[in-house]
Amino acid sequence: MTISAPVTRMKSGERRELILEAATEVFAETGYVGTTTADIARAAGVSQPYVVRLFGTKEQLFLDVIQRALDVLLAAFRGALDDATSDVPLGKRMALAYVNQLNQHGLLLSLMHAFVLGRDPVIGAAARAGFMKVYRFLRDDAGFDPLEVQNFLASGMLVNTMIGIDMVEDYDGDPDVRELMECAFPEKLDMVRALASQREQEQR
Amino acid sequence: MTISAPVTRMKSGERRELILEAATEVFAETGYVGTTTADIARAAGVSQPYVVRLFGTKEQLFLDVIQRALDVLLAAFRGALDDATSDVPLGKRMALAYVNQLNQHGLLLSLMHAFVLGRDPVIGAAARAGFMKVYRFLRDDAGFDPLEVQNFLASGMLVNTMIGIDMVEDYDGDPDVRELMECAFPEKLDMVRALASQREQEQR
DNA sequence: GTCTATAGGATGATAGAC
DNA sequence: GTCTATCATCCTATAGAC
Repeated sequence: MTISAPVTRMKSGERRELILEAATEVFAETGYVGTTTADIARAAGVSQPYVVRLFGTKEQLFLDVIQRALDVLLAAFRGALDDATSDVPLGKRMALAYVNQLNQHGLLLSLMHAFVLGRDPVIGAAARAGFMKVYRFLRDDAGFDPLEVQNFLASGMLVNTMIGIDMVEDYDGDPDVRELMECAFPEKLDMVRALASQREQEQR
Repeated sequence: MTISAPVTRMKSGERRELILEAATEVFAETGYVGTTTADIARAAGVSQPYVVRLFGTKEQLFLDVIQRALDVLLAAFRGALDDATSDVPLGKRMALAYVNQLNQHGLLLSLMHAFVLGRDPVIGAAARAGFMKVYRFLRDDAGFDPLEVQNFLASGMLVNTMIGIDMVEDYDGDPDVRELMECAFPEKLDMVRALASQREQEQR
């Protein structure tokens, strides 16, 4: 999925962000190890060595992708938290903020790919730190009690898994799949569907 | 983690099972792409080409590992279901059956590694089919209602994630980590801890 | 049933030009 | 800021012996 042509020069910061977005997508699709720097370069419309040049190593690039994903997610949570004008209860606002991230392509899924690599010394440490950051936010800033935090995280991980498993379409028109989707994604199913069809378009 | 020396000849079936167990462990640790057939061969105490010879391809070996993990898991669920003598309510028996799988090393984590590769045409299809098999079991055989199924699966995915993230020890003695663990794993924390220390021993 | 040797194909990273 | 060329490594799978 090419995001831009290389052609022109760009400020380093802009190009970085562009590559980070492309990398988020590709890492989400094929995982940390399964993604090559060449895949990312192609998606970003730059040369492979330039990707390495900008981020030092593939590992560092992945760490940057994860860090960015966490920043985006926590910013969304903060937004939901501060939106006190709404008459929607806090728990639902937060849940919606989470599912809204599905708009941003591989954001949650790239995190999931980090969460499954806990035994990697570097990535594992970053994954734990990131997960705990979310936990503390829910507990301290959002003021969730322990059970609320647990339920919130559990629902989130189920969403992540169903995204990871790519169960966003009615595979083979299976009614069981549809039932599970509708049960797991109450009002948010439309959003997931929109994402899926959007992805199909992008693949031409 | 060497499970056995190669040395002697063995019936093909035994050696297969031995390698499947070793592969479950190694795939859980480093994921599908991140695991080499040589890693598995070393863990099983056989030569790398022999692993390929027995299973055809690395992909097929992973599929077999996933299939075996699902069989074991569903058998455990069936056991909990049939254990009607117990005065423990069904939901709790099933939950315990799930967490008990943590004894068996990488069983749940290897599944998680499949669940994150939904975009892979072959592995993704197997992962979806496996997930749906569990879903149908909970709904049809265990008789869970939709909300129960959802909660059960969500809790399971949270457990999987915390295992994936390797948050089984008090990293840096962080009290928040301990709190999260105790909140997420009510009575089962001891089991997780036992697993962790067992792994440490195995790593010498 | 199991091994050694090795071919064939990536892939991450570096060097250096523009 | 960005590219082309290229090296060194690693990895799956095959061939073929014991």
